[in-house]
Amino acid sequence: MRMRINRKIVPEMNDRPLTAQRRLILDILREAKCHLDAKELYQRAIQKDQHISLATVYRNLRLFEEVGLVDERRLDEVHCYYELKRSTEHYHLVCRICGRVIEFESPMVRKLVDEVQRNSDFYVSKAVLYLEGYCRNCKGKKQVS
Amino acid sequence: MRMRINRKIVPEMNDRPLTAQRRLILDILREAKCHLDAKELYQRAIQKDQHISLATVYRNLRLFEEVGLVDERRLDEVHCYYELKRSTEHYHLVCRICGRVIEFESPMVRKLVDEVQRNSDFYVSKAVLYLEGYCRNCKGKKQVS
DNA sequence: ATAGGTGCAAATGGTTTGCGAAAAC
DNA sequence: GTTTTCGCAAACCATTTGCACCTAT
Repeated sequence: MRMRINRKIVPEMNDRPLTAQRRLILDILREAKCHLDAKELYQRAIQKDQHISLATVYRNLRLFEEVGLVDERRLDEVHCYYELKRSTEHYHLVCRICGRVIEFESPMVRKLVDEVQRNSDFYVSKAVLYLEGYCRNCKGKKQVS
Repeated sequence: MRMRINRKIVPEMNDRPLTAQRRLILDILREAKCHLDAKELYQRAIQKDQHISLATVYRNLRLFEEVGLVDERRLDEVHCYYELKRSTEHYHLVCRICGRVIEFESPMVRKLVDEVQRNSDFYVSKAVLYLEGYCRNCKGKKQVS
């Protein structure tokens, strides 16, 4: 009952074949403008392939992350969100009230990393950065606690 | 069988009492030079109070975080680490091989946040930042994959 | 008496894994 | 035939929660 589509060995994927499931997951990530968590990705996938399993989604997301095709981000302390890696690094700004996510990039991040590398004798391979706050619309609603 | 110690209402804690368990947890965090995860904190706590429960540890860590006494950091994608909040913000640099953690601070972070606030019309209340890489000793051991 | 904290055990929920079947070569 | 992937269900594990009891006021 599994999907049968010719697989091609893909060098970008550590010489692992591009199976139908993998192609489907990548397609969904490509279509999605935003980051998806594994469950939502699975929900969308199952509409095209009724037999794909959540385990396959997780396994392949992990693979994609390892080979550098996909970025995994933790935007809300609970689950991870996945998105296709792009040419320019970007980071996220999340509103604590409405959940709105804004992407931003800044050369400052590179500068910061360089500075830290110089001062610490570390080679920095990954910078995890996200900002939390209140967006334009929700600034006023900040709970007084 | 519970620990009985006079509780005092502590304004710093949202007018919640400083129970024996809370005092114990704070003491352990104070003694510990480094960040602890909940389980390790619990292991240390149980040596002083054989009946304290892991749930209490979690509940109070959450409370401490809410009132701003403690910082919660996710340093390894799996669990959270807790440490007493200090006067100056600092961030962490974690070695992917040996797990060594180096703390650093940089005015660059504040600059970055200011820049993002200006450009996005967001009020930024929290910056989550950590860097991953290879420390002096492990630089050479980077797996060739 | 009331309100809130605690201990215990069970539940939660995102993610991982063991295993047998299926695919590709 | 061998190797890898997949689907399914079960396991995992950090964290949370329901509930009865206890403590301080």
